[in-house]
Amino acid sequence: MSNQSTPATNKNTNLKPEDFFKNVISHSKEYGFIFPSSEIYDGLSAVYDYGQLGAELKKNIREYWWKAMVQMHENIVGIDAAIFMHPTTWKASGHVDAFNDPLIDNKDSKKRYRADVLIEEAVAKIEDKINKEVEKAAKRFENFDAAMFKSTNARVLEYQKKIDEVNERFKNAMNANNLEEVKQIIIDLEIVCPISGSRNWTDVRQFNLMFSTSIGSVSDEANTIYLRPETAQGIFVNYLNVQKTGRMKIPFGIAQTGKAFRNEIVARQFIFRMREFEQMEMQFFVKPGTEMGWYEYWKKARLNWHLSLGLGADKYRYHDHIKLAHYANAACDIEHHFPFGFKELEGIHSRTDFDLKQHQEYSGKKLQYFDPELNESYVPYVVETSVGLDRLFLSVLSSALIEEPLEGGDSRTVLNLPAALAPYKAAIFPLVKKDGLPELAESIMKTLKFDFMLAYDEKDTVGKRYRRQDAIGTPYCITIDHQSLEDNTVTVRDRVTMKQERIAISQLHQFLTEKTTIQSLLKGL
RNA sequence: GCGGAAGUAGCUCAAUUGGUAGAGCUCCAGCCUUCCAAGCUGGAGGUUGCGGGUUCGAGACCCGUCUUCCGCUCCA
Repeated sequence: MSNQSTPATNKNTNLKPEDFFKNVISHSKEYGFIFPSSEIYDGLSAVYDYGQLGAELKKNIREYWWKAMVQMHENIVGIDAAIFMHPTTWKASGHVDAFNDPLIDNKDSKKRYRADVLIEEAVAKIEDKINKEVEKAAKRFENFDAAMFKSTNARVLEYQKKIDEVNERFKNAMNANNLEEVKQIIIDLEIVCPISGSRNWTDVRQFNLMFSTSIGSVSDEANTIYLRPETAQGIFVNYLNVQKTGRMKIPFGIAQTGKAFRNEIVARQFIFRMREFEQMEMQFFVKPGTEMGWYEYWKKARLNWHLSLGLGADKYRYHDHIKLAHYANAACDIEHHFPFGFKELEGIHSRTDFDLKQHQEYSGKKLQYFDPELNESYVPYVVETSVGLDRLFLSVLSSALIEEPLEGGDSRTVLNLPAALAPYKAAIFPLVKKDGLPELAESIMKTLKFDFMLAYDEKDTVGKRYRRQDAIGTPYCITIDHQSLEDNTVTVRDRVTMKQERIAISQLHQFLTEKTTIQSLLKGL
């Protein structure tokens, strides 16, 4: 791939990371990749809009992912589920519980804790006391009966009573959504901050990570609906529809791209963590027991996909999860070296049959697959690949942005995007704005525009025009000069090498097809 | 949510102790035209994030608020 052929030295690497990151952000805005949302009203925290070039780049990334997943795999199909889903979906998935955390801050140490965790820890300490009593007693008596001791010893009973009381109070408080009571429990238990040692607490606040709204036509008690916090559930609830109507046989996958919404407490770092974001994920349904093999397969396949972009192998690494979520039996992230360090880009999770089993239970519908080879039915296991499109966008943009020193002490700003992802595939320049050159340039554009996004520029010197295209990542600049009028050739200037070659006008279409289409990337996989 | 820093033209930044908001680049129109940003002429674009206050007078000082970056925190 031509965009990896020249290891351009990069002045940006000498910058402090946060300064380079600021360059990325201002470059994004200056050239129309990303704007703060509703900027004329001072913006909206952690919400961004994609501008005219950003929309193209994002669309190209999505298309490359979609083709690599769906078009290149006969056993993977794509769907597009709605953002709104039945409220029970989120009870089954666990999001209603898991995304509702009561939080409390210690005013002295400035540390934030989950109130429920603080209380659980306090309860655990009381349980420790019981255990110590039991140990002490066990040493004193022969033929010691622990159960008997626990049910009779006055001190133990008192501890146990306190535990039960606290648990009961906490349960009632949470069910009643009574956050003042939760705080009171923390005060009554005399819980101190492990850092500051103080009991100077703020009020308990509830952070619900799901956005909610209401819908009119369902029953009264269930009229709150959520904006989906992940896209995966749309696949799980549809998996049998797809399997049956598409006559899919295990193993098979369902892919989807779409918006998801999370009301993050702190959403920051530009488009890395937004409240509204786009996921691209594929759920792969497999026979139970074969999931680890597929997990390894997709781990490799997905890293390979990232590497095919040619942004640098050293910018990616795996991060295996030690602590697994309750639904997973294996999980890892593919991390990317962002300007602010290695951060998660994509997750590959072996989700077992947790989700489908949950939906079976909550819906009362069987979600089993009949395996004709085994002649039996089972709930498939699921291996998930899930990548954040906005993060991918940021990884591509920040890796591609280079300040390249040139001979003579000059430098140029160049966006070394993979050609297949670049907003414009080529720019067409008449060398001068007369002598019939603009007319020829326009006729060339008319033949190429059906298949390629093209830019046209006749303003300023051609060198200046090259630099403008460098800054937005256009891989090729096609210049029409006086010789073109005589022999129907043009010069094609390469963004990376800055070298020119003469090409017949009739060859341009084939040249751009080979160099700039998604196909050129897919062939490298 | 806490702490720190910042917010002036599309971008990067000026503006002396409080005294008429400027420059470079960009952009637009035109001239010139020579294949790597550098020539000439003209032009557009700002209630100094927003709202109050102090003052004869605020970009600057005070209060509030919004947004952004950094560090905590959080992160299926």
